[in-house]
Amino acid sequence: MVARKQNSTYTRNEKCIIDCDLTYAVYKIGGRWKLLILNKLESKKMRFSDLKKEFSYITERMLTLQLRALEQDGLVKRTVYAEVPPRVEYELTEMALELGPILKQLSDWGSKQRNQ
Amino acid sequence: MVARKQNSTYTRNEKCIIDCDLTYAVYKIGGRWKLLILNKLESKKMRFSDLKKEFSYITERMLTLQLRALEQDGLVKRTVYAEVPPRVEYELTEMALELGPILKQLSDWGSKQRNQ
DNA sequence: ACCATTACTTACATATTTGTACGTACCATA
DNA sequence: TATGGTACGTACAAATATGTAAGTAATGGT
Repeated sequence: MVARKQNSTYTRNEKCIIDCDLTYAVYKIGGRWKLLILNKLESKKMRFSDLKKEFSYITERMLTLQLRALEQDGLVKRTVYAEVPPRVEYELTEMALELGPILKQLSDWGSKQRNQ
Repeated sequence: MVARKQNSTYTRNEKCIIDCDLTYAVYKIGGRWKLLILNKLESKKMRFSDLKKEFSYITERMLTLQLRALEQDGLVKRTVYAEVPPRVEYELTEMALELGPILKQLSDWGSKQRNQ
């Protein structure tokens, strides 16, 4: 979310992660708030302010950063309306929608794991 | 992996994440090397030194930390043999095995996403 | 007595992520 | 002229995650 040190071991190791389809996938949804956002957007498109209200504990900055990252990764589509005050809508892309059923299974697994 | 500050916003926000079954699940597999380790252990149980050889870019410390976390979360079973030099074997638990098919789908999704 | 092996541990340094506080542009309305 | 709403941006601080380097215990073999 901020400039990366191109030559740290940390960053170089990232390449090992991006190499594998699985870790690549999880990497894309790995931000702290991304899954909650994706989940929420699954049922309907929402404005920035709607998301802000929904997730009162997420700061505006973080919301912006996570949405930007999701947009970059092609999981969220951002539409700006040239109005004042501004209106910006976020919705899932096809790719993100395909993720839905998988996440549902993960969620079920989580629920099951929790009750042990 | 190290002592947490119980009252940071960061730690308090974690509770919001653990509340949701989905984010809870992803949280369990969210360490940097966990998925690679789980993936590898799916086919066979392995010794610490085997894993070390397999993932030469993961430091011993990180390997230990990730394995410990996986063990804590009931995804990996650790067996110590009272020998010298020591022998320790790691294998997946039932719970982790159930995760396998889901991860396979995630991996496929990742592969598809990558080729866009 | 010395060295090698295995599976760690510990102290410390660095990198990255997340959070805090504040500022901005736009225009409509009071 | 002042204020309000929306969707950000920016500088900075704090917290956490990861990486580096070195050390440990036990014992068998030389």
